Amino acid sequence: MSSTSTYTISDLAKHYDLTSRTIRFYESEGLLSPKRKKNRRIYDDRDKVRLKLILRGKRLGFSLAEIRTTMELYDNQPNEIAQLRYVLDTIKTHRKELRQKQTDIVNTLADMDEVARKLEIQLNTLEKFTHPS
Amino acid sequence: MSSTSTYTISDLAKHYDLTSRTIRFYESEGLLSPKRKKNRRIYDDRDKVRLKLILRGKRLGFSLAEIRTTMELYDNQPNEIAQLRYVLDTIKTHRKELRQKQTDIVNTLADMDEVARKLEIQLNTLEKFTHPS
DNA sequence: TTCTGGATTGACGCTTACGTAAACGTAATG
DNA sequence: CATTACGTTTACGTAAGCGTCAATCCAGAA
Repeated sequence: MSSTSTYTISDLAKHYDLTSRTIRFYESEGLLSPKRKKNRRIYDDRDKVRLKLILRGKRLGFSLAEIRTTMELYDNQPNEIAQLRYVLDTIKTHRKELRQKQTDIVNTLADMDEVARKLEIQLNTLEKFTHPS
Repeated sequence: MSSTSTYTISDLAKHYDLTSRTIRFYESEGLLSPKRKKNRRIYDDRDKVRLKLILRGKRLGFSLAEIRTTMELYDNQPNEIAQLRYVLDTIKTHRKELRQKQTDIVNTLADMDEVARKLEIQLNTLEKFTHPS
């Protein structure tokens, strides 16, 4: 059987280095909906995964609103042809965005390599002057 | 000779699909500093490249403050050993962040592929029912 | 020269993504 | 059982990133 762990809000906050406030805020924005046990939030592994996905989305620069609609879209596997087509089309768009980011990253890394190369040359010459053999 | 074009603010705004307000805001945040010709902003190719870099940074989810300090860092090639080391170390950190984003993207794309695969199967079966041969 | 179209500088407004403090309830621990 | 530690809601505050006037200015076309 799959070990179904549960977590308090501060458990998750520590694990992902967030504040409880942040996690509550994500809930208020409709990104999480943990169970309650007498008014206290109880998170399960599914909630934890969702939180992980939220943070991944944030690292990639997406807004909470975008992340929310995307998760909703992927959650509710629809049963109408039109809806299915729509979701598939949205995925296509998202893929394009991500590929754009990929090339952005590659280009940025290339730029950084160039700068670093120049700096290292400069550093080497300066070190030779400072520590003459 | 390198053809040194100049641009008005609305030229750049159109070219990058921004508003003039946005470009002025970037300047007020210290990200741009175009020449003036009797109070009017005149952008050259170097300004244009900077704007391009700003937008690339934004697409990758960096804040204007981060973008600004990074550009400043890479602009002023320092001449002190300590400064050189510091910049090189900062570049190292940035590289890590970018690599994190790369794996984030790869993982997201993989998740999307999985969802898309399921949706396409569902779509095919539905289409068979709707358009029976 | 008189329009008309941009451009400029404030200045206020708005949304997003939380921080922070108050006021209170509940769980855990010695 | 008292204290402390953690959780809850409510609400106001704040920084970032522009949008949107308003008032003014300046340049080129008619």
